[in-house]
Amino acid sequence: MKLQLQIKMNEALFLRIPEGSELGKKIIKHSIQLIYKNGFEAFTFKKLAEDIGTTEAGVYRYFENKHKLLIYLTSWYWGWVEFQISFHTNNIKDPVVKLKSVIKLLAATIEDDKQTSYVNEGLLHQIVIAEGSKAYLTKQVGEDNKQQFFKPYKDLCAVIGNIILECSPKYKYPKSLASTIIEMAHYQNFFMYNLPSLTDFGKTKEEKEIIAFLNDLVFSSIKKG
Amino acid sequence: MKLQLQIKMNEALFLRIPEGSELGKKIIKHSIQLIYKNGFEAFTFKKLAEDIGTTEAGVYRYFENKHKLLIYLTSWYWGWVEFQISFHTNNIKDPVVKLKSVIKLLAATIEDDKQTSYVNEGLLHQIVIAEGSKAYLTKQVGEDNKQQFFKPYKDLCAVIGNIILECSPKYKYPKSLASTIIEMAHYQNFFMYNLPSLTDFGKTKEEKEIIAFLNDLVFSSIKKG
DNA sequence: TTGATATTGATAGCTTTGCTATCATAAATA
DNA sequence: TATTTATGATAGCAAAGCTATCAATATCAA
Repeated sequence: MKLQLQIKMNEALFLRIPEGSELGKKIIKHSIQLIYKNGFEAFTFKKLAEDIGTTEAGVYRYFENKHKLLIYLTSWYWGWVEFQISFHTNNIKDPVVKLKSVIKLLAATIEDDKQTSYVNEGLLHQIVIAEGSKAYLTKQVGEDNKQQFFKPYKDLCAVIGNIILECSPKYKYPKSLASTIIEMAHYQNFFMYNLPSLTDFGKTKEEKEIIAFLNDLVFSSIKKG
Repeated sequence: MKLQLQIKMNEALFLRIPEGSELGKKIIKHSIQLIYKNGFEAFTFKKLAEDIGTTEAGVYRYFENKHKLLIYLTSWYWGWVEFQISFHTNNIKDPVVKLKSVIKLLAATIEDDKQTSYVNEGLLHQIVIAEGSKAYLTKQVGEDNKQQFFKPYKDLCAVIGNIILECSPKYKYPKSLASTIIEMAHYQNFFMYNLPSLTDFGKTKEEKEIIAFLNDLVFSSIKKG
């Protein structure tokens, strides 16, 4: 039996369901490749269309603009991460062990899992590191938020916040600590490779060290309370 | 006597010294206002020129493109913050008190200081919160870094890292903790106002709480070591 | 005071990006 | 077989992003 992981997406993000057609899946697949390769600023629907072998108008039938596509991709990623977390921490009782495996999942490189043929999770992870915050660092963040575009991110943050509370019921900042873990798992990675003097891992460039840093940060914060 | 604070800027960021002419200062002043008002994506040199009362070509004589202008503004800001830190912690012996005042400086709203007529530090602070990371989250980050464009940010990070080491000489992650403080001082602010469920401050929207969170985070991490 | 130099204004023009519209064709479905 | 539905092909237009040119001032040095 072949299970296909399906992540429920906000319908206001697209005009036509990308998962529902070959062209739609190609749009997802090739946009991940192109944004990974050239960055979000240089990415255009024209180039994407050429890469796929369709026309610009063809892409516009699926997504209104590249901003919505970026939100789509990052949302998909956060949904996928939340699934990974629930999958990997399913049978773990100890919340401390759970939280450690969450940190590891967020900070470690992702191998392309073959369950989702048109999404390369490894590349998508890199995209979310380098471009993810551009999804919400905009003037439309308020309207986008009203349309629930950031629900997957917020859900993930809530899940992690709850694990933190399981570890330390009296800790005062579970949600802020959760968003700090998520953002820093990515930023320390970006800094390590691109602006290494902003980290302590510039020499070795080992993700293990980011994980150790985050574990130290998180558990010294929540233990004492 | 009137002292004019001058922040030394990387010369590769501009074509003509903005501080050196009326038009140049207007470019700085009005770009801060426009980016604050409409966001960096909607900001163009054409609109800036109209706002100032000059022409597009006039702006291009000072800055190659809006990306360099953004780096200029954020660099100026980091330089200014570093000055504020050295000014305010000048006579403080206790590194713990010093670190606390650094956190406060980073996380608290800034009053427009009148020493710099053409820079509104309050608006610039908001710009750095919402747009600052776009200065380095690009494909050119490597080249930009080679040209030392991020030196002010890195210098600030080093200063804070050293204060952390003064507090706790054996702490293993001074630079990563420093960049975490800087980024989170800004991100928690952005989240609090725009995506409040990612923080624990959505109800009160008080900067004091962000400061308390960061103090808790930082001092529980470095104390135990 | 004259001449050289630097700064700004005015205008033009060109490529790319971002987006919409229309029509024909092929494929799926009822 | 009729009819939706998805795609391809093409056109077109406004805005963004950038470069070039020439004239009018202002500044500074000889």
